[in-house]
Amino acid sequence: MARTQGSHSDITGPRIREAALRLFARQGYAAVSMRQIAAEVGVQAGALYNYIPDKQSLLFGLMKGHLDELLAARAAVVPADNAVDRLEEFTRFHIRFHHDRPDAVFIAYMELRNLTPENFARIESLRRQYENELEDILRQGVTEGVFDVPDTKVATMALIAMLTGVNTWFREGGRLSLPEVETIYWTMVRKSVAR
Amino acid sequence: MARTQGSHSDITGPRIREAALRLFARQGYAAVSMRQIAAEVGVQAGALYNYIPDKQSLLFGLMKGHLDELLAARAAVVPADNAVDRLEEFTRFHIRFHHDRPDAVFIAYMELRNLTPENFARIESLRRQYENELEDILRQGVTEGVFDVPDTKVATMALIAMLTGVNTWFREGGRLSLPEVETIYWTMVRKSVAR
DNA sequence: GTCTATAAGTGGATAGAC
DNA sequence: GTCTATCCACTTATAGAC
Repeated sequence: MARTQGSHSDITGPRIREAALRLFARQGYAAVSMRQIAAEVGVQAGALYNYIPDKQSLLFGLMKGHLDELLAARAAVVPADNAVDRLEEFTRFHIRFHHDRPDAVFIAYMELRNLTPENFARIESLRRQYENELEDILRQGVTEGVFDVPDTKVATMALIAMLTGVNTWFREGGRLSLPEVETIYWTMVRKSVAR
Repeated sequence: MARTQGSHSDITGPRIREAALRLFARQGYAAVSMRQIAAEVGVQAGALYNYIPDKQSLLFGLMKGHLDELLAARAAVVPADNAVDRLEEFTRFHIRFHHDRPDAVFIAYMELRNLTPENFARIESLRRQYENELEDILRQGVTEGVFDVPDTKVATMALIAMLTGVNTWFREGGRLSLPEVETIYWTMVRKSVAR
């Protein structure tokens, strides 16, 4: 990956972010050095500081980018008119979206404690926006009389944790395909909130 | 916490483990220095090496101790004779046990990547033993005809993730008591596997 | 069993040359 | 925009005094 001198402003920035994402996910933020990120990109450590003010901003940028992308993807969805269909769409979306970016998901959950308090608050606010859509779906279902949920806030946390857990065990090429896994989880989600 | 010289072999060992558990959970293994642990205990960094060979062994010992305790607690339970009661007992046990030791649970999930491959394999084997009991309960329920589960392996991972998630949001003194939370989760678990 | 001192190396971040 | 060189604080772990 070693390069000789030269200017590459338009490609080095994204490459720094990609390298940091991969390394932070595999080794953890605290265990990764700026020199290691630079080596992956093919520059010297000093060059990183043309793109980021410090290591903390690099971490925050990765987490914020991930959550912005998540919320943008939700904003692009046209909601079904009934709660059951909305919940199925949300379930399958969550599994697929998180499956497609395991490194970003891992970092967004594991490195929260390495954020400054201000950055932590901003990330948590974005995450809460996402969770609120699921709670909204559950409340709609209760109002429609198609769901029976003891507590919509608790059910939201329970379902999000269940769905995100797919990333901890699912591997491509195993016994089940991702659409099969989606269907199994949807069955369990549907029944858990059924009347 | 500063102390003057003296011998304290019988108390320093446990105090090192307690301090490391707390600090690793709050800041992460890689971000905590041996000096920091020593300062919490009230000794100099060099004294730690009378109790542990190195930092890695300290981490592994904490995780192994946690999982040994978990499996010992399960071994002490007399199983009910029907799958529904067994599953309710497992659900409430999991929530309570994990609630009682949030730092150990956090470390056991978050610091797996900081284990050497050999240590990682030993920890994963212990965790699988615990998960196997839940899958066994689900299979028993299917055999008895009281559960309808699309895939017992996937359902096991889904339910464990859901139950462990309680630790990420539940705080004592909030809107709900822990027994109330247990009951809400048991309702969702029961329905998700119901026939 | 704990201390002090130290070895040998790595950390994030900056300065100035090109 | 990237390089080399550097600052200095900090890292894990060990040696030997007490």
